[in-house]
Amino acid sequence: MTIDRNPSLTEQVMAHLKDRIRRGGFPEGRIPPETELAADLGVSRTTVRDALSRLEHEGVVVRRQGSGTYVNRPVLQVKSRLEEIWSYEQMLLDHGYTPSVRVLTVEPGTATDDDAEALEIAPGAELLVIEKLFIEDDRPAVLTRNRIPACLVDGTPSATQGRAPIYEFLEDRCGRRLAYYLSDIVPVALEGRVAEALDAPPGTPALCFEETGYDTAGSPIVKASSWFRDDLVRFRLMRRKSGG
Amino acid sequence: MTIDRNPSLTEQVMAHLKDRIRRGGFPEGRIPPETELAADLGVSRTTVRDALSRLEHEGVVVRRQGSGTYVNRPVLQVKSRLEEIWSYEQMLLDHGYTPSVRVLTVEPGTATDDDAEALEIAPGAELLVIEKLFIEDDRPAVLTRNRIPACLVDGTPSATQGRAPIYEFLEDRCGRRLAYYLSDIVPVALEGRVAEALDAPPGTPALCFEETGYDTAGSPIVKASSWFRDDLVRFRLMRRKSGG
DNA sequence: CAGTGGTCTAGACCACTTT
DNA sequence: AAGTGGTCTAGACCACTGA
Repeated sequence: MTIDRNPSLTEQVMAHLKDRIRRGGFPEGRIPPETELAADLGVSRTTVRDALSRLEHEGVVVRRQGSGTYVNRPVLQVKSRLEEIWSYEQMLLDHGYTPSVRVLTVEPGTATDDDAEALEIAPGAELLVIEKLFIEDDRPAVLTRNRIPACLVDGTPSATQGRAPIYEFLEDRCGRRLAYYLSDIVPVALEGRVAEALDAPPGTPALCFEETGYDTAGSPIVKASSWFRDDLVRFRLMRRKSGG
Repeated sequence: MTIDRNPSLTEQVMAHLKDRIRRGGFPEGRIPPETELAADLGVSRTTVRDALSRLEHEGVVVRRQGSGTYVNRPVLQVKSRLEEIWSYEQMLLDHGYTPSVRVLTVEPGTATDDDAEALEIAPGAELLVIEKLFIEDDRPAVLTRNRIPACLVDGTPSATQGRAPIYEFLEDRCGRRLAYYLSDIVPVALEGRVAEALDAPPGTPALCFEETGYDTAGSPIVKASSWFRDDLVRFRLMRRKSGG
């Protein structure tokens, strides 16, 4: 038998367990002891524990010392994990939608003081502004507005190139890998062109993400604002005492 | 030298590193190699790695394979991590406030259909309803409304007992340990008695958490709604591609 | 190619839950 | 008392980065 190490053993164990959980392969919701899993799968207990830790962190299972490891039924309600949203297209797919993307604008702009501070550039510096609308079945669900320092962008992109997910754009056209976002969650009342684009009456309560994206070196490379139609996109989150 | 194992070695290493980061003990933001840390601290590399993994998950450090481990400066802006909020009093303390708590009501109520579904009880069943207001310097910041199935509650609590954090109340008066919440993040316009209690003009955009709390066995034990004054409490979050 | 983090092993002992 | 997850060790080898 060949041992394939990519994906890693830990990831293979995770996938195996997730699959078995999905198929209802653990009656009573009880997962076998770690030592048993290790023996069955032919890996060390450490590897099994690593996989279970990560599944616990995702909320898929719960571990109780001295008792056992159990499937966490309530968490199956969570469609997409807020901390792991990476592409709004993917998020809508997770919600069971079949979204389409419309690029509204790909055009130059100038940095406001806020932009400049977040992106660590000079106020008034040139930006590339990309606005996109994510549409589910004729109903606009998400509007995003990305601002990228012009000095990072290689050439002048076309609308077609703006269609790609922003992390892909940053990688292909700017040579930077997006590592993470810091996001403020802001409640707003939709107004003006945002309300119009989202086809919602002015004054509709909505969530807005105000966020800055950083590359692997910890430098800011993109500032984004996103507005969500609450009736189409609902964020759900697991909160817990501390990290395991 | 005595080796104290509580808190665990891993937690001690985490605390040590966090402290050193806070004091600016890593010029250039570069953290020493894992093997070096292990030797210096007299623990195994596994323990160091465990600590670093957890710090990375909290966003405190970034690891780059083949390169090194680095302090993650931007994340120092995050005051309280959304996924780990456990007590609103503590959250306000993290924001730099000195909050006080006012218990508005501790009284019986009956379950709506929504309550009943979330709490897995019969519609119309008896509840204990606790409303609390968290106040920062005369300005109300958070209003919470907790609903607990009456059958779980031991006796009829006084307002004084309602003052404790809800997880403490559940542990002391119901004998259940709160393990985690599933929370919906809902944008609203403040109206009626909620607006009044929060001393905000009707129509003010605000965030509302609609959440269900579960015990260690995965059974729902409390349903909570919380409203926040956006000008006093701002939620910030780190979003990232996947769990490490 | 030297140095770093990433993965994995086998085994020891501890703390807690359950019977 | 038996069984479970929790912590920790020492050591091996791999994958990637950067000079």
